[in-house]
Amino acid sequence: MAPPTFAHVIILGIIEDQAAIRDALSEYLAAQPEFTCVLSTASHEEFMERLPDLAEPPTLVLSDIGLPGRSGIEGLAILRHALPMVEVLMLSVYTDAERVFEALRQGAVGYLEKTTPLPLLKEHLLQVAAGGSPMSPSVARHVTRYFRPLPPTPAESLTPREQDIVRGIEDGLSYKLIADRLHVSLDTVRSHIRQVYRKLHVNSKAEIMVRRQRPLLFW
Amino acid sequence: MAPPTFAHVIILGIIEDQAAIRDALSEYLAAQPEFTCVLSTASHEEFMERLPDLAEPPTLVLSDIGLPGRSGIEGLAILRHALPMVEVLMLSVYTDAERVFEALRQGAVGYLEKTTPLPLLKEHLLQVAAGGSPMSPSVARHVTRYFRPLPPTPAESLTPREQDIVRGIEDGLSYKLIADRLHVSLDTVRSHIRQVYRKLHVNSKAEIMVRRQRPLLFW
DNA sequence: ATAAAATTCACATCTTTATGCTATAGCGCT
DNA sequence: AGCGCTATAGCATAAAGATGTGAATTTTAT
Repeated sequence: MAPPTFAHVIILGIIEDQAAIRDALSEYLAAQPEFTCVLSTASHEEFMERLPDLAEPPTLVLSDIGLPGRSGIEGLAILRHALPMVEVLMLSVYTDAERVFEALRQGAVGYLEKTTPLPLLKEHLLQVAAGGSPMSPSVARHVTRYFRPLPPTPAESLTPREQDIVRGIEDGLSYKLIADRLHVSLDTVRSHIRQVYRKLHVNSKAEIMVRRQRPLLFW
Repeated sequence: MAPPTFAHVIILGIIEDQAAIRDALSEYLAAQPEFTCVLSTASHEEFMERLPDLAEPPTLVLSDIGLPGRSGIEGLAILRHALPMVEVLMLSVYTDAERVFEALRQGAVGYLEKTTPLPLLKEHLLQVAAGGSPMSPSVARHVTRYFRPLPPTPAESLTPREQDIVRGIEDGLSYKLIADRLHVSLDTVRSHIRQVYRKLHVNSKAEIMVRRQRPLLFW
């Protein structure tokens, strides 16, 4: 009996400057029945140039980050603009927070270390096609750290009513709208806000709002 | 020769209500030389009760989410309060965005599907000990979606200078400080902000700031 | 090259915020 | 009963923000 056929063969693109790695990737993956590799280049520029020549554009691109010329992250935005449906899996020796978040914010679907062995890489590519987002554990650690609870509040804790007020500010409401929402007078809102400012050592709504932003660790 | 010894044996705790799964986990893992399992309970309440009796507290807890009584996520905050250094790896049949983000925000170090085979689970636990954050691809997908670029701007796109202004607002700066940062006059900042407000259909700094919040998808 | 857009700045006006001071009513605690 | 804290509210003032109009200069695109 013939090997199982796949309703959707994954059409691969590869961007990787080191020829040895690039060839190893494309040869190994192209040999798998689940994949076709339609474009494999050493630079992002070349990839984008040759893209229009293809009969079928890739559905999944495996991209290095440390590329000569345009980096994989800069290229990511361009590539996703040209092919909005494409999924891009980053492959990099670098797993620092800055690059990881930049890649994710540009829409990378996953982020793997370059040391990932080929058979595992194949598994990960299949997982992408199945709606997953493979991430090396060291990469994912940046992400979990990002979501980790912020230290409660360095200042004295706020009373329930003061927290209502802060919520209003964080929702971008004016004093007037906060007053309406809480069914109190404008001056009462002023009173509470004054108290909140004292406790949190701030002196503008803007500072309240930035205060709750999750820091991107490398900033 | 004796099998390799481990400078740091990982001291495990397990919280899982289904006895069959709990036993399979603790038996399999306790049989590995890298692990010691010091506490294995069917509920979070029981886990916290028995915690003080231990000679050595766990350094890594494997916790189910769908527990009777206190859920794994509610318990996560309590557990991390009692043992601030502990790392908690969630194990759940549920991989919906709500639970994933809630767990991460409570400080979970990773999040795996319950279907993870035991040998792979062991690998993931070792990766946690090595500073990694294992996440099942379907879990990580929520995360990548969270970081994915927001649809550029439903309004007309902003000029570079206008983007500088918006960045200033998002950083919580006053008009004066934005002017200083960009080395322009206060009135110039006013001009740009007026223009930005027109383009984005807002009319306060606060609306600019809420605008950039990344939605948690399930809200 | 010429029009359109972007960047800069000024002056005016009105609204919203920030901040100080004061005060009353209700609650829980000693 | 008295103390401290919370929640409410008012009045006043100065600073910051929002908004209109106008205009000169530079950059970008047709």
